[in-house]
Amino acid sequence: MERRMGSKAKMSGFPEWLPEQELVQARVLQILREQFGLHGFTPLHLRSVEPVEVLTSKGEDADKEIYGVQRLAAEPGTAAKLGLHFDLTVPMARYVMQNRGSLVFPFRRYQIAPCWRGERPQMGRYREFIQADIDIIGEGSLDPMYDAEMVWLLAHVMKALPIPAVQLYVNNRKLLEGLYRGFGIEDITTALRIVDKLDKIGADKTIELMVEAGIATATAQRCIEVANIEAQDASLRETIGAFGVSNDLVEEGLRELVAVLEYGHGGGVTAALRIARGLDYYTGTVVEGVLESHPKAGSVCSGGRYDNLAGDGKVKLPGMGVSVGVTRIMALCFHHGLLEASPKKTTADVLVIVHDDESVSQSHAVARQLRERGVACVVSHRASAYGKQIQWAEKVGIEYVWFPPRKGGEHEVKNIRSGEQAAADPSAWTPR
RNA sequence: GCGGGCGUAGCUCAGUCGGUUAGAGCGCCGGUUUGUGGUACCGGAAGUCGUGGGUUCAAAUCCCAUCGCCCGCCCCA
Repeated sequence: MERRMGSKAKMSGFPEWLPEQELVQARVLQILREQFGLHGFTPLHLRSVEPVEVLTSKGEDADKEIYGVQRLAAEPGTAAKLGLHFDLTVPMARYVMQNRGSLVFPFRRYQIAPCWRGERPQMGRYREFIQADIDIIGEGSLDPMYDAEMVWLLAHVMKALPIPAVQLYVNNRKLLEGLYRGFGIEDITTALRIVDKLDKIGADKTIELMVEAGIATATAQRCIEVANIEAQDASLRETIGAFGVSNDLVEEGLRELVAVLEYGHGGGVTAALRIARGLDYYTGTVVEGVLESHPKAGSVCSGGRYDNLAGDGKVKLPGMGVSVGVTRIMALCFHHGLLEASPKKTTADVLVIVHDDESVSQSHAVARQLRERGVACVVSHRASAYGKQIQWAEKVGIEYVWFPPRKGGEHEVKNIRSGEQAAADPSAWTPR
C-alpha cells in the first residue's frame, strides 16, 4: 500500500515545531514539572475526552468551540456525545467529584496536556495547544490564603522559565460585582463584557455601549473609573473607599485581593480592576499574565478561584487554579525572537565517526560505552569522508566528534566549535 | 460565525494591461579539496504556477467556482 502521509500544507491552528524549537519547549515543560513538584502537586493524567454535558454545563456559549468526537462509522447526522476538553480544569473538577472518597483534601495536582478549541486561529491562538494546569481543591471550604499562594506560585514559575518578563494582573470578581451592584447595575455580566473592551475601543465608545445596554451615563463613567484602577499594595482600600460603596461583596473581595497583593511579591503583582476575563466559572480571585514586551499578544497564563465548579448540592469542592499557556508562549517567543532556539536539533552531544564499512561495529561499541555513562551520542550514518561526517554533526548542532582508534592508535575527540582535537578515554570522557 | 489579504522550486519571493523551453536569493547535492567541516569559486537537481471549469490561436497572467493558509473581529492559553 503506497500512500503519502499528509499534505505539505500546514493545518491551521495545529502548530508543529521544528526539532530545535521542540527542544526549547521540552526545557520549558521540564522546568514547569520541577516547579510544580517542588510545591507538592502530583502529576495526574486525565483523559482527553469528556461527555459533552460535562464540558458545556459550566460554560454558556462554550459549546460552539468544543470539538465533538465520534466514530467515523457513526450514524450520519447524529450529534457527538463526546467532546475534546477545552481546558484542564473542568475535567479535573469532574474527576475530583467522582473520586472524592479516595482523595485526600486539600487535593493538589497538575496536568500538562493539549487542549482543543474550535476558534479561528491566529498568531498565538490555536485549535490545539498545550496548557500546564495546576489546581488545589478543598473539601467544604478552601482558605482564601490559597489564592495568594497560587498567584505567588504562578509568578514564581513564570520567572523560572527562560522567557522574557511576565507581568501578572489580579482582580477579584466579588469586588467588581459588589461595586457594580452598589452602582445599581443589575446585569453585571453584560456590563463587565462591555467594560472589558475598554482597552480596545476607548472610553467614549465604551460608555456609548453601556448606555445602549440601559446603564446611566454617570454610572458607566464610574465603571470606567473603576476599570482604570491599578494598585500594588493596600492603598487599594482607600481608592475603592472613595467610591462610597459598602457591602459584603466589596468588603470580602477587597480583603481577598489585598491579601494576594501582600503575599510577598514585593510589587511583582499588580491589582488591575479592568481584568474581568477568564472562564465564567471563576467566583473570586482572577489572575492573568502577559509578556511585558508584548502585552497585546494576549495572556500567557491565567487562573482564578472557582467555588462552584465541582461539588453538588451536598458537597462543596471549591478550588483555586492557574494555568500556563505553553503553546502560546512558545509561539510568541519564536515569532518575535524572544528566546534563542536551541542551537541543537538533537539530544546527542557526540557523533561517533565511522572510518569505513569494516569498522562500523567498532563505532557502535564506542557509542554503547558512552551511553552507558549517560553521554548522549549517535553513530554516523555513513562512512563518507570525515569532512562530510563532521558537516553532518555541525548541521544538527552536535559539538563533539569522536574518532575511534585506527591501527592500534588512540581514541580522539574533536570539538568542532573550537577545532581542538585530543586523545580521549571512552570510559572517562564527558562533554564540556 | 463575520470581514479582509494571499496561494509560483524545500523556504522567502519576482514574474501578471495573455505571447516562444517560468526566474532570483537562500537551502540542498556534487566538484575545486585523493578521508578532518565552517569561507570562496564552479556546476547540478528541483515547480501539476493551490484545485476544477470557462474565455482565447495562446492563460502563472483574464472570468467563475472551490479548497487552503494568513490577518482583524468575537473569544481566549
